[in-house]
Amino acid sequence: MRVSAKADYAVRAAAELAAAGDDGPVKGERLAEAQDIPLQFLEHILLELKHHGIVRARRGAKGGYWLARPADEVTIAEIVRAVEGPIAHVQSTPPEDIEYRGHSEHLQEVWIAVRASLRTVLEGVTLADLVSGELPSVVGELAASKDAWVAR
Amino acid sequence: MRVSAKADYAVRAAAELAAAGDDGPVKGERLAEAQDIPLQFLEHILLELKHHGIVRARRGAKGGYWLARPADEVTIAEIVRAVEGPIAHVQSTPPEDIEYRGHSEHLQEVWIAVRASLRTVLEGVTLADLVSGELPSVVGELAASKDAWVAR
DNA sequence: GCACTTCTGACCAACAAGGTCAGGAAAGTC
DNA sequence: GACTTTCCTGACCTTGTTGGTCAGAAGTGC
Repeated sequence: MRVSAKADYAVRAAAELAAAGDDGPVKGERLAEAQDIPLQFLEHILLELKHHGIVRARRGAKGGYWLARPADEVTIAEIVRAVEGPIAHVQSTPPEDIEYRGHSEHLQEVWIAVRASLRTVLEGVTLADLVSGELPSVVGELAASKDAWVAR
Repeated sequence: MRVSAKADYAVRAAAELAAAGDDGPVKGERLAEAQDIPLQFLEHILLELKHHGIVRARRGAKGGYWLARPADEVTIAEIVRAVEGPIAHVQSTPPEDIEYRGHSEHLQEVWIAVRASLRTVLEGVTLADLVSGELPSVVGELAASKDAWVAR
């Protein structure tokens, strides 16, 4: 139930690419500096994003990375899935495939609801939203509550 | 962003205890059988739940486990936290403590929203809800959508 | 004293997390 | 064609987590 460093890094790098827009490719080194991410680790992450068709790249002088699609068509969910795999799997299998018996029968619905609520947030926010700071109202309201900021 | 076997097992065992109510202590062996959980592994989990004050136990003949509090006062969130630690930490630190720079500034709000949405579901459902199948309306609605049941 | 059941720590194999290192392969420049 | 730049790839490494098992100690009821 935690967010890995890899996923956090991936989204941050992607945000930086979204902000760069069409100003030519951005070097890995610049992304690493801008977001304070270990360069070699970041390169592996960017490669994964490339394999998933989220990012494109060119080598050599004047080379670098850029988004494969417009920033308002790339959601955070996509990026997280690319580096972490499916969201909210239980025991490494999707919740709809698990069979519960006895008195835990309705637990399946709970895990489904967990996944649905995660999707609402992660699929609702695009890189364009993230960079502009104009989050969808559902997400903005969740983050606006004072209560959401206290540890528990 | 996944639910561990341990957390799943813990909730299932707790549900079984909730269903047993005041009918005396339930043996670990019976819980293990009812929910098809490896006994020795389950005993470690139950011990953790005991340390967190969620469950109580007695040894010897006529011994077993029972809930420390009424089933409608124990939330799924508590159980998950007991065995998995804090919910939705990023890079093992709470999202409110991370400092984001550059164009990823608003990512913090996104992770806060992720945590808030998880809390809504997990803190909203008690063991009594789970056993009766009468989930809170927010959770029920999330799980009711056809879309929530398809993989992505 | 004995059967029963929880409690506890040690151990274990496999895998993930979070990286580092070394070199290969394109792309552009001179 | 040589050289530089930058991405691409695989190998490796340390530490911790996951999902368990094993053996025995210790409390409880009869």
